[in-house]
Amino acid sequence: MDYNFSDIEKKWQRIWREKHIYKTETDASKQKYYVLDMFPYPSGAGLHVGHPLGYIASDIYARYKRQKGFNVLHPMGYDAFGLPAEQYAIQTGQHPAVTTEKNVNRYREQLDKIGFSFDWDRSFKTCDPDYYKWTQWVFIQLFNHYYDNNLQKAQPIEKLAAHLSAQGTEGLNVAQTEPLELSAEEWNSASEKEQQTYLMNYRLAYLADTWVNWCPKLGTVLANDEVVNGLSVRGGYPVERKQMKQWILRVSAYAERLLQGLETVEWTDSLKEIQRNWIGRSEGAAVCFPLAKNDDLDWKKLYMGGNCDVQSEPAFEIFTTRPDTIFGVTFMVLCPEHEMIEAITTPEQKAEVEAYVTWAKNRSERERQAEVKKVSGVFTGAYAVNPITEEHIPIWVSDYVLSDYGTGAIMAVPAHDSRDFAFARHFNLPIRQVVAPQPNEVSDPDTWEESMDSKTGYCVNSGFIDGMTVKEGGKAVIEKIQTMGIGYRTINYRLRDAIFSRQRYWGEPFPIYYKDGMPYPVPESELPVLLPEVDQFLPTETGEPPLARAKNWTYNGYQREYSTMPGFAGSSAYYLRYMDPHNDTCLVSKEADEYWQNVDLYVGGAEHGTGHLIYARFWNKFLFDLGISCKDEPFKKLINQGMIQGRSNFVYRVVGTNKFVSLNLRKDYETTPIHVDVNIVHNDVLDIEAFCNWMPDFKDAEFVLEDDKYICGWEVEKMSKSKYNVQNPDDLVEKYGADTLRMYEMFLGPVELAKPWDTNGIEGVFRFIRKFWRLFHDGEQNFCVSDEEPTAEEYKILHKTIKKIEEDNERFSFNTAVSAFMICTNELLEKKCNKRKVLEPLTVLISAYAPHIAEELWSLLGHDTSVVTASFPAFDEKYLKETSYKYPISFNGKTKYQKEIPLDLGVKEIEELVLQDESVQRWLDGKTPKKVIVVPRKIVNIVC
RNA sequence: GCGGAUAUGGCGUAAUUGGUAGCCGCGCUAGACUUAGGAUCUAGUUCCUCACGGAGUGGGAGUUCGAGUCUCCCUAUCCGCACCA
Repeated sequence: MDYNFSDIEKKWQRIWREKHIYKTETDASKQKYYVLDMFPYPSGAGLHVGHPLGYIASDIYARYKRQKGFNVLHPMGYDAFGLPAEQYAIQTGQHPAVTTEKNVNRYREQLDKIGFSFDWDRSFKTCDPDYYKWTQWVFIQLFNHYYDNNLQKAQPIEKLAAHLSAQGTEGLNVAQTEPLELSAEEWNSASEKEQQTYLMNYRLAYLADTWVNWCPKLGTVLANDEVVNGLSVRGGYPVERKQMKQWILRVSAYAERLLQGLETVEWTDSLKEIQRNWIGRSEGAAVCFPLAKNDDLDWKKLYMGGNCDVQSEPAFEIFTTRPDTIFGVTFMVLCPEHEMIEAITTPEQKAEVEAYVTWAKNRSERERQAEVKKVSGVFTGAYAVNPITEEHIPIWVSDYVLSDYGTGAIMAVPAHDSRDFAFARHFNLPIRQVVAPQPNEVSDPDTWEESMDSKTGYCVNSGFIDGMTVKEGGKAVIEKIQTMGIGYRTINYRLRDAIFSRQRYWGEPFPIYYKDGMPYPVPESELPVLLPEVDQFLPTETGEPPLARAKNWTYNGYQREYSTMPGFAGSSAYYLRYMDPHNDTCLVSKEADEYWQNVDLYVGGAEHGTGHLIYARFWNKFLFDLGISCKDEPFKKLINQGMIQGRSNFVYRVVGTNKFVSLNLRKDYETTPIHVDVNIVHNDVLDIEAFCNWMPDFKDAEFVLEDDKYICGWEVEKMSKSKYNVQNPDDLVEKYGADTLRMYEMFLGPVELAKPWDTNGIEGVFRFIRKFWRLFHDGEQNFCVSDEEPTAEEYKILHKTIKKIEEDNERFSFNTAVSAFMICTNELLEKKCNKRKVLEPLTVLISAYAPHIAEELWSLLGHDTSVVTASFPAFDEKYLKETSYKYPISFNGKTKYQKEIPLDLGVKEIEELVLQDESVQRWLDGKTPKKVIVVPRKIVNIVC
C-alpha cells in the first residue's frame, strides 16, 4: 500500500474524535503536567501558517509527556470577545455572536486537520455565559477587596470599613488612589453615599475620574498596552488624552509582587526584562517643597496632597531618584494637568498659563510623542522653597512632566538631568553643578553641551553632603528630610492601574448597577449578567456605550453599568477554568486546582509581554490571595514562539510593457517589482503558465528568461493578503499531509526564533516521511516487518536516536529532533533494516511529531490499542558504549590526523601510542614535542 | 536615549556545552533510470587553488595547549520601553 496520507489522517482523526482519546480526567495516581497554548482570537481570516507553530511545539511536548507517564492537561479554546468581531458587526449588522461562531467553527476545522491532542471536552469560548459568569464573579471580588501593604495581600473591604469605623485612617497602610485623612467620627457620621465614595479610594476594582487614552475612531478607551506610538493597536487609529469616569483595576498594588514573582518563573530573560521595564521600579525619595508665601493667594484653599507630615503650610510633594542632587534644584515643574496650577498662578501670568495648559491638554498623544524633543512650558509666577537650602525657586508648568507618574510635580536639576537641562537652556534658567567626577573637577555648567546624568561621582556645592559620593549623599539627604519630617524614602513604579471599561458592545457586561449615583455589584446569585440584545452596535447619539440601547435592561429598576470589560478580562483566568470547565458552583474547585496547580508549560508570542501576561499574573495573584488558586504564579515555564513572517515573491515588469525580466537580468532594463502569489512560485522559479492564468492582465505577458527559467526575487515582509504571501495550513495539509506540515514547521528552526515562512524546504521533510513509511514496506509497498533479532549495530542506531529525541524533547529543541529522525531513517534504510524490535520503538518516538503515520504503522504492526497509550521507550546504555574513540590529533591546536584509540587506555598510554604513530612521527620530523596534552574522549594536542 | 537579543556556506540551520566547524534539509553540480521531469536513486557541494596547501564562525584585542562557544572593545540587524524625574 502506498503512503496515502490523506486517508490515513482522516481515518485517525475520526477515531481520536469518536473515542475521545485525548479526554483528560483528574487522576491522583498520576503526576500531572499542564501544557497550555495562548488561545487564539478567531478572526475572519482563519489560521495562517504562523499560528500552529506554537501549537505544534506544545502538542509534541504534551504527547511526549503522556508517553513519559504524566497525566497531561492540554486544552484549547477561544478568546472570542473583542473589537474586530464588533467592527464587522457595525459594518454589516451581523451579530458578533454569529460571526464568532462561524469563525470558531472554521478554526476548529483547521486545527483538527493538523492532528492536535487537545482535550476538546474542556473547550470554551470567553463569550460563553457559563464562562464569563466567572469573569464577572472575579470582578465583583476585586470590587469587594482592597490591598493591605503590611500583609502584602488582598483583604475583604468589610475589614477596611471596620478599621475606618474604629480608628479612621489612622494606622492604615493600604493601596489607595489618593491619601485620605479621616477620623473614626467622620467615617461613622458619613452617609451611605459618602462611605461608598471613601471606599472607592481603596477597592481593587474602582470607579474614578481619570485621564484616559480615548480612541474616537473606535469609540472606546484603551489600556496603555493597547496603545503604541499614540495609535491603537487594533486598527491603528489616533488616540487622545481625555478625562473620563472609568472602571480601573488597581494593578499597581501588586507591582512589587509582580516584580518579585519573576524571580521564581522559568521565562526567557528577555521577556522577564520586558516585564521588569514595564513595571519600572525606581527607588528614591518623596520630598515636600513648600510654596513660598505670597499675599495674592488664598492660603487656606491650598491643599497639595501627598503623604508628608507638613500640614501647616501648602507644599508640593515631588518624587526624585536623585535626592543627592537636591542642592542643584533651580526650579520646579508641574504637569499641565496639575490641580493646583490655577490656585498658585499669579494674576500677571494667568493668561499665559491658561493658554499653555489648554494647548497642552488638547494635544493628541501622538503629537505629544512626536515632538518630545521640542521644549515647551510656562512660568506660573509662583515660587517654592527648597526645604534644604531654603532658596526660592520658580514653579513652571510643562508637558514633559507626566500627570500619572509620581505626583505630577518634579524638582528640576538641570545640571544632572538631560530634560531639565534642555528646559533650563531654552528658558534661560540657572544651571548649578552639584555632582563632579572628582571632588575638585568642577566646571562652569554654562559651557556644557549636555547635562551630566551619571549616577556616580562626588557631591560638590552641596552643603552638608559636600565631598560625599553620590550614593552617600543621597542617603544623607533622605535621613535629613526624614528627621525634618518633610519627606521619606519611597519607591515608584511605572506600572499604571489598568483602565477596565470599554465603551463597546462585544465584551463582558459589568455585574454592576447604580443606586443613588453609586455603583453596587449585583448579587452573585444573579450571575451571569447576560449581554443584552441591542438594535445596533454603534454607540448612542449621547455618546453612551451600545448597551445603553438595550431595552428594559435594568437591575430591579436601577440603571446598570453600560460599559463592557476589555479583551484581557476573559483571558486572565481561562487557564484556571480549563482545570474544571463545567463546574457551575465555582470558578474552579479546590480539588481540581490542587491537582492541576498551575500551567507547567505555556507557549505563546512575546507580544503579550506587557498585556495579557501582566494582567493574568495580577489576576492570579489576587485569586491566590483569596485562596482560589493555590499557586502565586500562573505560568511556571513559558516559551515564546517566534513570529512567522511572510516571504513575498516578485516579478519584474519592464516599465510601460507587459514584459517580465528574470531576477538576474533586470539590470539591463528599467523595471518595477510586482508581488506575485507565492503559490505559483516553486523555489523562486515562476510557474509561467499559472502566472498567465493568474490575472487577466498577464494573459499575454512576455518573459525574458535565464537558463530557460523565470527566477523571482523575494523579500521578507509581514504575512498579508495584499502581498500574496499568505500560506494557509489547509493547502499544505492537502498537498503534503499534516504530519509533513508538523515536522516541517518544527524543522524550520528553533521555536523561539522569528523566521520567514519559506515552503522551499518542505519537500525534503515530505521525502523523509515517505522514506520512514518505506522502512516498514517492501519494494511492492507491502507491509513487511521482520521479527529477526536486530544486530548490535542496528540497536545502536535505535538507542542513539531514543537518547537524542529524549534530550531534544526535554530542551524543546524540536528542529534537531527532526534531524535525528532523518539520520536514523537514512541509516536504517542503508542497512535495509526492517526489524520489528527497532521499528516499533521508533514508531512510538515519532508519534509525538507525526501522530497519524505513527498510528497507522502502529496498527499495521499488529497493535489494537492506539499508539497514544504507548510509553516512551527507554534507551539502553549498553548499545551506546564505545570501545574505542577516534582522537583528533592536533599540533599546536591545529588538527591534522585522526587516530582510533581504545577507550580503556590511560592518559600516559595514549600519549605513548600517539607518539609512536607513523604519521605523527613524520609530522614531528625528528623534533621532540614540548608538551603533549591528552584529554580523554576529547583530543590529543601536541605542542612543539 | 535606556534595556534585551542575535550575528556561522548561496539559503534555513547544527556543533557532544572549551576539543575534528558546517550535522540535517533546501538549492546547486555531475551521473543513473526514464518519452519526459518540478519523480526516484547515486556521488559531490565553506571559500581560494589544477594541485600541494592555505584561509575561515560580523570586526578587533585578550584568556587558553586549544575559542563559534569564555572576557573586553567596536559594527550591524531585530525586538521591547521611551520626556517615568
